[in-house]
Amino acid sequence: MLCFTDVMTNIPSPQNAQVSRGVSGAGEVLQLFLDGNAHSRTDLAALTGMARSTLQERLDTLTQLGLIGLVQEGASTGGRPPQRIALLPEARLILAIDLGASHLRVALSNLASVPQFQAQSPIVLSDGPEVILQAALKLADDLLSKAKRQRDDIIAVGMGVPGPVIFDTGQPANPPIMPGWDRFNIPEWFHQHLDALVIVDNDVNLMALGERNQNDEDNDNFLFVKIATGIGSGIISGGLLQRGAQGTAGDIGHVRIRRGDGIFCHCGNEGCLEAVASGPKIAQALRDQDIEAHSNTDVVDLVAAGNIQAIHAVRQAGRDLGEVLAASVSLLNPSQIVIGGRISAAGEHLLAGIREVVYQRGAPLSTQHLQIRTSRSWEDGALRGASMIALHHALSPQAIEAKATELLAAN
Amino acid sequence: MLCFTDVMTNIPSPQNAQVSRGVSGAGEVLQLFLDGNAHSRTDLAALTGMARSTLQERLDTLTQLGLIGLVQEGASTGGRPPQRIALLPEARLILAIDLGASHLRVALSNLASVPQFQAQSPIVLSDGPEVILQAALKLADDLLSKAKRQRDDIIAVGMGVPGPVIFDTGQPANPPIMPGWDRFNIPEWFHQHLDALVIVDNDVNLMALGERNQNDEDNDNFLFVKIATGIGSGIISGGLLQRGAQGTAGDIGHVRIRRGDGIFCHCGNEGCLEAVASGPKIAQALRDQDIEAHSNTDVVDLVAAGNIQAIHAVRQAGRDLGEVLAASVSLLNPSQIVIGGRISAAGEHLLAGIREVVYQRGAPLSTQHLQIRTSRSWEDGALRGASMIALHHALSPQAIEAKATELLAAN
DNA sequence: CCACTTTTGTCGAGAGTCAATAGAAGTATG
DNA sequence: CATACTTCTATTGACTCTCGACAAAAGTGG
Repeated sequence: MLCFTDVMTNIPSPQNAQVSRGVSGAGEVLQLFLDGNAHSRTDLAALTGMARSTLQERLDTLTQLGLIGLVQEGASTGGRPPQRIALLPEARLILAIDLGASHLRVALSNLASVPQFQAQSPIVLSDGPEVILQAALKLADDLLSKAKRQRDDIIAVGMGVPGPVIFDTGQPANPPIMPGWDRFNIPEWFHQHLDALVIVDNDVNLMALGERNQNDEDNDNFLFVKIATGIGSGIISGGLLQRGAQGTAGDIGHVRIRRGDGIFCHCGNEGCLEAVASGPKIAQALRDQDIEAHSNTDVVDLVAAGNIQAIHAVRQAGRDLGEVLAASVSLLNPSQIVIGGRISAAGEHLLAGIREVVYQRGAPLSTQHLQIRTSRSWEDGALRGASMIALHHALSPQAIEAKATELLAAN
Repeated sequence: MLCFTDVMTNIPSPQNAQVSRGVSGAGEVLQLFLDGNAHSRTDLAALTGMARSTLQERLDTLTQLGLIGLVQEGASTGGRPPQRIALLPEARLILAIDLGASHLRVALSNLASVPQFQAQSPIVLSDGPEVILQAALKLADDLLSKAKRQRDDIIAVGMGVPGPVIFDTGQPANPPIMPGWDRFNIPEWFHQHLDALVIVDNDVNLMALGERNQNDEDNDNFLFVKIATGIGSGIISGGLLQRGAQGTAGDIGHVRIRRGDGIFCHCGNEGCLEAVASGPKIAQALRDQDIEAHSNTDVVDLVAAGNIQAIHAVRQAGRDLGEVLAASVSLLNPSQIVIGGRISAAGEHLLAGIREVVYQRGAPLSTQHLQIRTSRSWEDGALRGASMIALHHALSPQAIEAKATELLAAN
């Protein structure tokens, strides 16, 4: 029933991580450990349906790869206590990179997708890929020496960029705000310096993936919205991240809204959501009322300070966003909408505006179980997502199977 | 969950054959025949990467199940001529049912998903499931005797209903226009009369699936829109039909549009697309101009006759629809939008209105390769889709594997 | 009619998996 | 503290499945 190939390009939610009974290699056994839990061999045999002897074969392979190992013994349940086996989270590293309009964030994550070491630096996107990727690699090297690890320990690289990406090749596709990056082959560049799998995706998509796996609820259908300097969204539908035909799915910033009549957007169209409700536009609206607000942070601070006009403006932005989200709910019928990005720090006021419109416009069927909330991860959302997707690909059954074959050939 | 193409690519190619260690059973071999083409054994061995002897084992199983057989011998290419093996399209039957607001259509399809015998009758939906399903079964029996086949020949039932469905269980979920059908277990009902797999889905979803497989172009991301008495859509994204959390995805009829201000919809909200651009509303708009138009057919006929006001009204409906579709394009980035339903017979005029708005509002990236066209299948679209989805499930690797095991147990 | 090509049927070797059995390491009990 | 019992781990031979080789069959072309 599930499309196996699609699992490649997405991170399944924990409850979907099942092993197909009967035929399963070392790669599929590994999947059982990805939740971070330790298991006894008997446990695993029951889970996979394999004979313990067969299972042992797989475990040997994974142990030789250094990915799993014994952890503390479990408590006896009346007989010999089980040896507990688990993923060794520090066995390898994931290099996560979040490229923003004006910043570069780099992190080293362990195999639990938790960023362990983190660094960032301001950049100028138009310096082009060569300069910026070099800077990213430099930061990575710094982190590596801080972590006392080496480049060889990096098993995969996950990178988020602020624009559409051809996911299969890892090339940015006509990114509006990334001059010089169009079709630049990012994975190829990394392969010259690292022997690792490289995954590139749109940053909002990565934030969506990162957010998704943070809660255990039904998250096969949800929408992540980033509201900051721009407005974008990542769509997870049917359990899979949706990228669309050209990788531009989720581009809600340029949907027309009612309050946008007569307001022109930098994209050349009239009445775009982004031309009305983005962080800079909220700030501008406040300046028009002689309130000092120049950045997204200013807006958030004003709201936090209880400034009435700022609260009003944010709530109105919420309504505007809600207009688009109401349509999205009709179209996609998600079970959750999560709001992230700098402006989402304005929390309840933004949500109030969104909810006001979405619950008014939405069909009862679609909205009765709909949750709308703010994101649980902040700046590091994209980094977490990047770690997760890179990890997922690097530890996919196919990838592990390939490594196992390699190992076998070497012996 | 449906993925015709992905199932195909799931057959290990020669170079992957070593990695996936021959886990392909009879079920996966069958998938190679679903395109309707005949293959020689050597062909198949090359395609699957299996040894011919192994392949033969699988073919024996499928032959015993009666699903495949020898067809005419192929031409010699310099040596012994190959025996060509193909799916036997008449081996089993698919029962396809399309339940509409006021009609019931039933068809018997062969394994190529082509409806062979077809019948229909008017119904009253509110008579409830028992009466109507009985009527459907009666029609099916009539067709069976006409086809000189029996109930046992039916391998699967595919049924489309005009409302949301919990796909996994086949139960309608709070369908607005189907009183008495809520949570009725349709598959269970059929199981009392037929030993067949039963698949139930929303009718527009089925039309989308039916349309999808009619053209060979990239159709992993496309949107099917039905415009008739109501307006709805079926979403195929990432190669899969999207149903959403409650099965109500694609419900574009109740998205608010600009021209809808002050117009109230039967759903209780203001300004819904359906309250402005549906068939009955177009007819009403024409009547307001003292033009005799009472049905969808009247509207289509007037347009065909070149009536200026009707053309204008249809084009305007296209613009209204385009407004919603422009947002959908931003959100989903499809490569195709297909318009079906009764009103789509008004063809180019409707399309012109849609294109006008979509291409104006859409981002260049998303619209440069976007095709917008009318459907190629008409009344039988849902029947074709129902056949296809039922067939796909009935002949899925898993289902075939199960049947093969059964067969083995019997021997 | 014979050499050559291509496809089809058969069978033993080898790889991989399983279930059984023996052994190890604990707990409960008198 | 010895014994019975429980639970987990290690090993091994039997069994199943798949592969590749080989031989036969059924054509073509000179």
